[in-house]
Amino acid sequence: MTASGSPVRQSSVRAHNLALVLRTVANSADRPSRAAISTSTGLTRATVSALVDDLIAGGLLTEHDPAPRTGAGRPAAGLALSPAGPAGLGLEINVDYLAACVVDLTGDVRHRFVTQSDQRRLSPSASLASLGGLALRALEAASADGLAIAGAALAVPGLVAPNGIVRVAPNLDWQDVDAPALLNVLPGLGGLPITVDNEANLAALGELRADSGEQSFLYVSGEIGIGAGIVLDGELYRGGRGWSGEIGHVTVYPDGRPCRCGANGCLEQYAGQEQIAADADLAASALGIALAAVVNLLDISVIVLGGTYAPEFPRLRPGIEAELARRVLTAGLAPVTLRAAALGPDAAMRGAAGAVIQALIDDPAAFLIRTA
Amino acid sequence: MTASGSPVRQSSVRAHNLALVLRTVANSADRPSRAAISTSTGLTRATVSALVDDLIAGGLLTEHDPAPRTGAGRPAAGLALSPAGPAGLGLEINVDYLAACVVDLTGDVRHRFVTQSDQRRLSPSASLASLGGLALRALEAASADGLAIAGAALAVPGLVAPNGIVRVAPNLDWQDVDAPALLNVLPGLGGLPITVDNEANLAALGELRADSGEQSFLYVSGEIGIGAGIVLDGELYRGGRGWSGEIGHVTVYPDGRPCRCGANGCLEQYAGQEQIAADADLAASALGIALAAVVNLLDISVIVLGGTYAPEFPRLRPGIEAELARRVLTAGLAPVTLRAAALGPDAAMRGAAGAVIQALIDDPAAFLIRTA
DNA sequence: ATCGATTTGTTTATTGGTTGAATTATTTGG
DNA sequence: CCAAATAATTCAACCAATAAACAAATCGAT
Repeated sequence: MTASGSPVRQSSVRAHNLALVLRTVANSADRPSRAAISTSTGLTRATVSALVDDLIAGGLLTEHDPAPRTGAGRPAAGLALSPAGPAGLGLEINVDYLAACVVDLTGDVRHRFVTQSDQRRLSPSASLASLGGLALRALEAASADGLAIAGAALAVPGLVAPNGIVRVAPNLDWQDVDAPALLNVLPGLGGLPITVDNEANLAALGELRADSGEQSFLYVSGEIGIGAGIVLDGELYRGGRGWSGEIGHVTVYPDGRPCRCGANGCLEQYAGQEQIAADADLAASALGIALAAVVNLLDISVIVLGGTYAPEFPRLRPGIEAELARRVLTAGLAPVTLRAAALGPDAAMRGAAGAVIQALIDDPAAFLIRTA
Repeated sequence: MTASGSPVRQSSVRAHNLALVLRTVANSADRPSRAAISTSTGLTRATVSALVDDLIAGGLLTEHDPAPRTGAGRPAAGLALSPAGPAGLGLEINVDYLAACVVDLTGDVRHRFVTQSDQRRLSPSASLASLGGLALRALEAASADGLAIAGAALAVPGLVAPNGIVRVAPNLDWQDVDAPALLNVLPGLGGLPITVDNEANLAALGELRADSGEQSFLYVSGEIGIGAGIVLDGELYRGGRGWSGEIGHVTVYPDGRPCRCGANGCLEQYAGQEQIAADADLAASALGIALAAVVNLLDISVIVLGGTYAPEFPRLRPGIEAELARRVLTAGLAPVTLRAAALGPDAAMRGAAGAVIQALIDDPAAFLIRTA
């Protein structure tokens, strides 16, 4: 076994503290001053000033005149993420639609393009070519706004390896598709760094950014299949091979309905899109059983229902909660919160774009060096 | 929402690099030289030398003459964890026994005391008092060896809050027991820092340290109840409130046998100690169904069976593997490894002691400052 | 109006810690 | 016995954060 971890030098210190300052501004409800950042991070005012200078010079932060006049003393200059700073391109490919959007540093959706079209008949390269067209329109719109694009992220309904290759996407009929490579050869997408991730994972990240506060939750996405994104302590848990969250194939009834995966009684056979319509009570109960297992295993206290579950939430809620109350060991000690997703069907696409700018916020030093 | 994270100063750099060097030595099969550490960590030889000096002065490392003569050049001085360095005290309280052990920095069990006695009739303070007696004997034995004790960790079969209070331990009939406080008033245990954790969690940590290589696995402990420790990327996952791993109450048969927790069809009713003896096939199948859910959710590729499952492993294995093959979505893409625990019934106690010295290895700077 | 109090932000000398190059130490091989 | 090779140490330089002094801008009170 080789030693893990990497050495820390002074430049790492600066990188870390740059990220700390930027994150503090990003997570702030108001526009904090340098002094406020100093007290909330524990860094000296002098250090904060120096770091902020770099971030402003790099186009990540902007200085504003502060609206609120409080007491005595020199007025503070409010700092905020720059809407003119680098933006993220979010892409999504799904069974019956393609989508692209541009989200700026502040999290605003600046442009949004969606085309409805069935992808099941198309080859992966054909699907990705149409998506590339959509992406190009988004890039042009961004460029018209003077926005630089820091990178792109693509959401797919399937298992994605860490290197971005889609191992299998059953509902698209994809196998071992090198999506980043196929996208990068398209016009306009040449040098763009592109990452690929599971649709539910990115939707979970979208929820993490959209709704404040919750740092650990399970995002359950009901589409044609059922996937889940697991967020632990503010970070997406991907599993050893990136294949976590396959809640759709958790066994609910061991001798139940046969599933296309070969097993019997998978959740997907009771709480899939069609099954909800047929019998909402059964779907809720099955979901509750599977979710109780997740809570017992991971001690997660918040569950977010997304995708097609979001509009059905009022109808599903009682049945799910009943099973949770009955089957979660610690239900008596602390409740489990159940809520519908805040972002609608755009969650995955916005999560993808958000992932790009989150990467930027988590490591601004990399961006500053790249553009220096 | 307040900003998370803390600032990094130069002293943090040194703390990080001290831990990096120490960890490199700890994870090394042989006795690495300063030069070897330098190349494997990326730190300069000069820096490594300075850090190693501190670690030797603090009693954490020792220098050895190197046995193997390779080629030309000045021979390297081999570095290793010091057996005379600070040791950890591992404690365990369970339904039918108490145990204490002293493990030195190198991981060797230096002393071990176990007494069989039923704890179900005793009050928490009475149980802890007898355990304190055992601990005192262990401390005296360590002191006779000239070993300093850096801290203690206690394994209990129950839910433990982050502050060390045992919220509930059903089989001991404990509720809201402040174990660290009760132990600290006992003779000889005065100033000792004591942490408390779930038995399965600590056993999982024991396995992590004992068996090399696997960084993500599920440790399933079959005792009177069934618990699990989840190790992700080399770290124990405790969940939001520290109550993760309650696999014993994952639903296997939704309308099955009633459980003492109030639900129906919990795993514990099919794969508990008595049930294995009664019907090993049923136990294996139920375990397989629950474990398949874990693998689908967390993409874990290694499962370790401990506690009473370890001796039964050959009998359980085929039944579990059959269910895993059938119910794990990615079973065709990559296999799930199943194995028996390497440490026997001592896993939790040794894991507890190991947790103490692991904390030391993860942050030697804290220890060096304390003893400077 | 003016001065002191107050808070923000910048400047400057100092300190801690890593780096890189030169130096010393210790062995093998010709 | 000397050259080559490898290990470890010494020392000046550099980078980044800190602490303290200083400059800027406002409020409040006389």
